[in-house]
Amino acid sequence: METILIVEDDPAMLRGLKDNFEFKGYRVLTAADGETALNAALDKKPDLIILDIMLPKINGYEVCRLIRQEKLDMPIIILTAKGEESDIILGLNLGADDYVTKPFSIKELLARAAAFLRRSRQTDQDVYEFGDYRLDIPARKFTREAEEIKLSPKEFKLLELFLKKPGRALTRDEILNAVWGYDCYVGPRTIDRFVTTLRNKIEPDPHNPSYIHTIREIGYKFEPPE
Amino acid sequence: METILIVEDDPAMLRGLKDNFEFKGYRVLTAADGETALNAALDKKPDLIILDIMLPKINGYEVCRLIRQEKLDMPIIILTAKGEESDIILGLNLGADDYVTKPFSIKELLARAAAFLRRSRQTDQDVYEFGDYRLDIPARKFTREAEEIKLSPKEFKLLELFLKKPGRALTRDEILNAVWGYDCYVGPRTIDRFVTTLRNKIEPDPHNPSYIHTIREIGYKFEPPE
DNA sequence: CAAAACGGTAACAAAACGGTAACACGAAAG
DNA sequence: CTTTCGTGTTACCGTTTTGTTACCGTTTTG
Repeated sequence: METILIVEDDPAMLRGLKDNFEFKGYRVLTAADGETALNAALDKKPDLIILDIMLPKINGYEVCRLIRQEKLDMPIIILTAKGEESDIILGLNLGADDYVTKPFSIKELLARAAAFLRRSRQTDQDVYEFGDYRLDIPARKFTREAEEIKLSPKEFKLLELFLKKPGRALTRDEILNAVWGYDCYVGPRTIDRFVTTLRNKIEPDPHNPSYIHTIREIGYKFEPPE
Repeated sequence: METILIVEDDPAMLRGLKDNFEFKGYRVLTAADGETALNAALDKKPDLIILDIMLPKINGYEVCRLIRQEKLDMPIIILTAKGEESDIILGLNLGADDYVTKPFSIKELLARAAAFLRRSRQTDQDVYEFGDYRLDIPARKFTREAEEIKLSPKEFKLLELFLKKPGRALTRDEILNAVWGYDCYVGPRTIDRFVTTLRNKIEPDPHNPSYIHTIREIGYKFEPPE
């Protein structure tokens, strides 16, 4: 679960933010002053920080700067009173990623936070490896110990999806959307067929799959070795 | 010193970006609308353009298209608020090189910009060799063991592209943009024809290509020997 | 335990895709 | 002015890929 640190000294506002983010399913840490905030950031390494500028002890800019000085690079969204353009500029210069001006819509803040978290979640690699296998996306090449294994376009996309979401049970719908696209209507058994051919190409024993597991009623799951 | 043109209509964001890039040691030009941006690009020929899509007067796509129409080929990174894949594809088709969706992290934007500048800084080689072949770019001459092989202009550009991106699967769009230009609309089979003639000139067995490989549904890939 | 639901898979037909020869057109060269 | 060359399009062909179906075994459910 993703952790968010909210730094805000107005108790009512803090409470409101906390409830909203928790309702969305995030784990929320809070801090009411700069010092606490800094310690929490260094200690708990949250995935995102929402940072008010006006703070007791250490102000928001300083917190921002110090966090970056510690080489932490989680996104920071600063909350700044309306219209203070210079605040925004200063904030961005000290390493903030985005700003929201007060008064703000909670919906907007939630949306921006979600966008940052989505982005940092998907760090697409160029090359994926598991066991002896290696999928090179830019070269569009799948190999097992230097020996190329030919994959059709759909097979390639399917394997790519599995490798990008290892250990996660993917529903048939998710697979369909990712590999066949959103407006494509293929029969319900098409996925199975492609999983079978993929298994035949990568599983040591296709009848007892060790990589691509069937999750009954749901879909499939790719489980890398180790 | 490298010059960057930043096109963004939100003054606070523009200022923040400008400061960050200046801090990194770039010379920064700015524009707040499409018309100004276009003039600045044509006039000052920056090394990189960071281009917001939502702009007054002329929108970002149009700016992008017009810049390419003028045969300027500096990298363009578009900033798009909508994470819609179709928008991104539209942008890339109009000649953009990369996109960053808002909200974005400044760090990431700086990193991408640096990557593009690094790439364009390294002056391309003058001569490329593979197997017995040798492509001399300044002399516009292609030889096999001292014996010249005549290439038409388009064939030359195509081979040049392949040699510059060895081992990478190039999409038809990438090839089209690089060889035919951004605003050129030739039929979808034209590339294939030129690949065929190229193969006939360089492949020992054109029916079983060892250099220029077909990647179904994607495009082609040049694979140098060893 | 029987029936139903579900997934594995072989076989097949249709569609998609790329290779390429032939052709048309215009520009450049002779 | 004629010829040659470069370019882009089209049509035909073979291959690969894809989606569906049917049949089967296994698991779940009532």
